[in-house]
Amino acid sequence: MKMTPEALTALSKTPFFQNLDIATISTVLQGFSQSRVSTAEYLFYQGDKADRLFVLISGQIKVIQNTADGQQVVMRLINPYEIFGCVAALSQGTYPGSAEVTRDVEVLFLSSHQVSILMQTYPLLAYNAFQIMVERVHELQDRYRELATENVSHRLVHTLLRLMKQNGKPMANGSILLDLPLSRQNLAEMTGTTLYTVSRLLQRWASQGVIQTGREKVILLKPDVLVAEVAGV
Amino acid sequence: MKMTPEALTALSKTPFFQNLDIATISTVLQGFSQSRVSTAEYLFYQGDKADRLFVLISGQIKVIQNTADGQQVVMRLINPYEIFGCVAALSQGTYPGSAEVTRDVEVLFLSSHQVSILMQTYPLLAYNAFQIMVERVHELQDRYRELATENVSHRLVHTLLRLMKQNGKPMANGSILLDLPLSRQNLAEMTGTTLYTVSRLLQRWASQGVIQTGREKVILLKPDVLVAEVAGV
DNA sequence: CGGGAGTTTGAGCTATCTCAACGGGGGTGG
DNA sequence: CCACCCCCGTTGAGATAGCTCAAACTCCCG
Repeated sequence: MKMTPEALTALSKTPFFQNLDIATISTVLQGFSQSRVSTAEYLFYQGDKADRLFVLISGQIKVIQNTADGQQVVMRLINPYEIFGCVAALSQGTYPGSAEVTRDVEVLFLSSHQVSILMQTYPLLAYNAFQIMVERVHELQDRYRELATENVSHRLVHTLLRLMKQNGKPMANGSILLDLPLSRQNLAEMTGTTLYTVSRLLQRWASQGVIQTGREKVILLKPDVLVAEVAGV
Repeated sequence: MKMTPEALTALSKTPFFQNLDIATISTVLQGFSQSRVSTAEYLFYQGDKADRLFVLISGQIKVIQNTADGQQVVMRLINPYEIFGCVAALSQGTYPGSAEVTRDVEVLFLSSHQVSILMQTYPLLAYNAFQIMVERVHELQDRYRELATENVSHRLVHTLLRLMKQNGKPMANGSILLDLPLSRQNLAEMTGTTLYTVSRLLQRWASQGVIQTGREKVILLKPDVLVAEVAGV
């Protein structure tokens, strides 16, 4: 896999490759293969044998889990330069979720066997991977605590704020566009509620001028009002 | 820190030290300090500056998170030979939860700075830590999905089954004792419900002869009935 | 200019929480 | 050793947040 110098520089700033020098990254990347996948396709399905670790170069991916009875939960959204597939790839089982492409994607990937070899050759890589997982645990614990103790409107606020941090795109007038195709259904799956309740809550905030909604679109006009809402009364 | 040969052998089989040879483990452990803490005390509190990684040698620990409004969530129970404190220790922040000793404890600990050095000296250590965190992410995702999609009774079953796997003690007559001091309140915090609902559910199963309850005690008489209950109808 | 996917809104329902009161067992201090 | 007290558990009754189902509405796209 040949990368442009710009891409290498970008990668060297990502959590997975941080503190490695460009030459090493370049060497490491030799083993990777590249692939392009279009919107609405899947990179892998829940239950597939997990034998690859991916690095997203461009585009956007949504990882969802299906329950036995057909419900869905959105586990995470993946932005460029994040690694994914590692949870499964290293536990040598199957992917715990499906990876749906929500925006045309370029990915690099490597067999999990190669990954394990790489990590033992370049300790920093293993250390970085460890830290990435620590971060994930942190975030999951937060989401878990929210789900266990907070009501729906608070949880929805947290979901919106998290999306703002990860995918927020500031606009001219100071408001923030959540830059991804987000249906009410998706928000419901990320918050642990139903699309109806999401719709009602968004509608309420919209009528208060706190947000602006549209088809698969949310714009935060006054994020601070939302923050205040969850930060006690 | 000097360890007995038996303890070393035991440690060499734990996820954190696996595939390291005894001599290396012994060297690694030189840097650790040891400490004993009694039941009902705390090893650290939520919000403390997180600067240590711990290895539990004996006893039992419960990690809880307090929410802003005083509610509690039980994040995990720690059994001998598990490592903990790593989520915080590596993100150089504060502990995200408090560690309550539920049974007299012996622990080893090391400053997070030392940990980071060790991991870069012994790549396997970083790799093992990575895998441990992968496991944790896996478990948290499961718990998260449960909380988001399942009703209370299903969730309580899952909690009980998880406890069975982690702390189950088979008894003479084939039933399984959950070997830890577990109040209804604790179970509620682990399941995301209230102690009243837990009590009612346990009572129902007890009257059906599926379990046997007592003060801070649960014995699973017919675990398979519980399994069947959640595995669709 | 359909058609379908996404959204809104209403009305009724129910699983679960809340609050309150009582019961029991075991550990502790006298 | 005994009694008391406190913590844990049980149970009932009422309240409610949020779910379910149904129906209409609105874009966007081909």
